[in-house]
Amino acid sequence: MKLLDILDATPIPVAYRLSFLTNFWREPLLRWMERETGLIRPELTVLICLAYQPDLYARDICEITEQPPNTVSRAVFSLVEKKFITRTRDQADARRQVLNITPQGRAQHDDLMTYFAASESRMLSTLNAQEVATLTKLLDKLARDVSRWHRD
Amino acid sequence: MKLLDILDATPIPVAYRLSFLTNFWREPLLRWMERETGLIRPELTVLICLAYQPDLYARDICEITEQPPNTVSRAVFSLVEKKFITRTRDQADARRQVLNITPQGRAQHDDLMTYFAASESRMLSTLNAQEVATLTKLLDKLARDVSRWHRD
DNA sequence: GTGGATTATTTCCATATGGAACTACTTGCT
DNA sequence: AGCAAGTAGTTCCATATGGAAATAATCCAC
Repeated sequence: MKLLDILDATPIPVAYRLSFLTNFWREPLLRWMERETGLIRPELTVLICLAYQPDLYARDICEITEQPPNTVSRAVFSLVEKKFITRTRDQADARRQVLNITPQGRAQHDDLMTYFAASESRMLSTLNAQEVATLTKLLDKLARDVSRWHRD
Repeated sequence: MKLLDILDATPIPVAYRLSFLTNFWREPLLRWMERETGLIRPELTVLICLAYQPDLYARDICEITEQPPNTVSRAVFSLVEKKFITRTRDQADARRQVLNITPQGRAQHDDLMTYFAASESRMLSTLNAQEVATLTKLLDKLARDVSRWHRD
């Protein structure tokens, strides 16, 4: 039996391929990240959110990423310890804590993204520019429609 | 901040979208499966392999799915207990055990696939038939090229 | 302004999963 | 035949992660 035979037989061709690519592209990369940097997945997620947008609450990150609050809480705690983000009580509402990325956090984030981008390029090099553009567009369409098809 | 803004900013547009779709499509579905059927992920993986191909060894499934042997071992044990697969010592080599799916296992697998397929359809309904075909083809191309870009 | 409902975050606990050591069996070499 | 090396599978252990209860602060109705 060959690895890829199942691709032809599955009743969920698109989803199966998405899953396949996630398993074989993302998972080893995240494993590598965990080994090399000590960052774990929820920490990366939080870092990505804060790299993109300052002054978020943990609550916001839960909504954005669909992660449970305890997972985000732990990640925030750990990232503060590592000095990759800062956490300060919100003046207006003392329940909340305003989160921000630090320069070190930004640097770590950017390093990882550079590495990930190189890895993505390697994966995509089978496709020409036109095909990559098409693929991006189609995936984008699905992603932006998330609120319609997403189920809890 | 809106959920989807980051999609425009990421340095890994394709991989980010793949990850996004996995997080928001596959994860809730697997959560649901775990709650409703008691099957967990490695068990589903094993079930899918054996639904496609009879007479596999645990070892084969490790290679096919890139899962560590202990994970597969546990899943096999649990699936045997649930009577979804059978396990018999190989005559030729007593280290090995031949695995096969049972009718109940097949039924469980098919039920799940039907449900997943409906969920996939819902996700894909934003796209027309032509677009789905294109997307499938492009994802397929990446998947089949896995041995070139895959890193351990 | 007081008490009950709501919201943000954390803590407690159970479990899924990976790494590495271990056991059992087989193969190949002499 | 006997032993070293290799292979299949399991067990032990550490840890990542989710669910739900607990804690802390705020908001709202009266």
